[in-house]
Amino acid sequence: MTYRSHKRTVKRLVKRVRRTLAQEPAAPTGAELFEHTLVTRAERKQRTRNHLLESALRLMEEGRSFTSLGLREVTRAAGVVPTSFYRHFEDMDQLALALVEETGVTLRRLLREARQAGVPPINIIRHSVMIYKQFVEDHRLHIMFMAGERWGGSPLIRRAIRYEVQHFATEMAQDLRELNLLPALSMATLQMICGLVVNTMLNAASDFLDLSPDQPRVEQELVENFVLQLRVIFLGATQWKEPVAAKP
Amino acid sequence: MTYRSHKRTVKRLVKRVRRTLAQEPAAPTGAELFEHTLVTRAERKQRTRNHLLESALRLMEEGRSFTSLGLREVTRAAGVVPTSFYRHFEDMDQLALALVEETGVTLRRLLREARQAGVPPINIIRHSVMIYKQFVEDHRLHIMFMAGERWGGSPLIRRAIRYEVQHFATEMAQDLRELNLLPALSMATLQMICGLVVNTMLNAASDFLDLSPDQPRVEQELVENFVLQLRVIFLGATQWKEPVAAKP
DNA sequence: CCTCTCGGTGAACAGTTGTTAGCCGAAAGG
DNA sequence: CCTTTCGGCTAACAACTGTTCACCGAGAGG
Repeated sequence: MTYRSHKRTVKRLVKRVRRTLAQEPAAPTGAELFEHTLVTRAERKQRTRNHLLESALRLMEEGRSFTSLGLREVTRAAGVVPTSFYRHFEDMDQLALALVEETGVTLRRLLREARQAGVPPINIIRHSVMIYKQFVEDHRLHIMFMAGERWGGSPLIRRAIRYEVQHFATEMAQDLRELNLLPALSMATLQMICGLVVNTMLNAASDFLDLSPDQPRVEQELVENFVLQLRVIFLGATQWKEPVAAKP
Repeated sequence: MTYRSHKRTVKRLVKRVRRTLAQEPAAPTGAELFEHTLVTRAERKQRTRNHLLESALRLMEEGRSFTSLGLREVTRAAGVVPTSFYRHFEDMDQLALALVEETGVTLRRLLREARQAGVPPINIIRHSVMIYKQFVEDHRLHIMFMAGERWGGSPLIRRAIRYEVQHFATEMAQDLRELNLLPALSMATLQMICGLVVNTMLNAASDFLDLSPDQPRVEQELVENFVLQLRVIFLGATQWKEPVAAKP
């Protein structure tokens, strides 16, 4: 509308004149401090969106749960005004869903890398555990979020996480099938076993992450325990006999 | 002090007179509605303390996490004024600790009952699973709290829960030892395996409790999966060979 | 019987929360 | 060049939070 446009232009000019007269150099607001390098609008938007996600994760670093975070708290940590939040997410739940998806991508990457590396020559389980441990440490915030909200968050978040975890287990089962380890097992059984393995992995991850940052003694014990548990599971798996179907 | 006493007595009388004149029968306040039967002060105190604990649990019933509960919210649900909270707990964290302990007692009861019942004649695992499932349903609020705050709550709460869970696993290991199932295994190995079993139990419990209240199909699948997973673990356990010590 | 104890209460506090409505100005685009 | 878009902003809102202080009155206890 021409009227509104006119009005706005006028107001704008008024403000500019005021500033010029008063010599204020238009104090920089939060977001302007970063992002001098980025130019296109889309890039900037993506940037602050990431800031929000990242800030939420970082706030959980000291052992707080996502559910206990407030919208304002997150925007504050992201260096953005509360109302800007709504430009990116409808809700804190929606932000959580975005985080779940990010984590899902991360998890898939773990599997993909494992696939490419192939079966390690000796001591498969211990080797895998070390890789996994490294992975958990590299993505501690995401894993922490996943493990923490798995049973804690809102039903919506729980559902999303459950889906992601199941997906992960399925993919793992397929890998095992293709690598032809455990050839005697049906796909359903593989799936069941991978579910068990994934749960054990997540529990171990939570244990790792709860550790105070340098306690190599306890850490060593946790790793050892984790290795042994996986050994028990896979030992059981190799000995497994598929039950015969009741009737044709 | 005589002075204060006097002052208070006067005020009290004033109020009583006012009430009498105005014919108000001193509207009953929250707590008075129950507890007509209890007499001693200690009993009443214990009673509202329980109300607080119970209310906290009940608020979590619809999938909310304990961490997201407010002090006022709990007192409101308990039919008590917010300030009364401090007569019983210093903190929401302290209330949580009380809940953890309650749950611990409950868990120990589960083991004790299992012990008294002895080893079921046939199909040990499936039998135990059914008992466990019943138990989880009977104490769903406590179990929900435990499983939910296990990784979600404040560090303090997490610690307490971890301790309780470990204790449970240890006791379970001792039972297995005494029943002389798995006689080939060392105590340390038994402990490790029980840790795995307990984790699996808690995961299964969370799955049960997340189920919408009547979905017998999925529920059946969950139970089946749970049974199979335990079978894998115990199959692995029976086949386990203790590693020979490196050096004397 | 009088006094003290103590679990309950009401009123008030400063602070924080999620959300709305509207303004601003650089980038996008004709 | 002028207009539109839109991601940031300010200001304000009612609602709610945890915590304090003093008060009350039934029960405990001499």
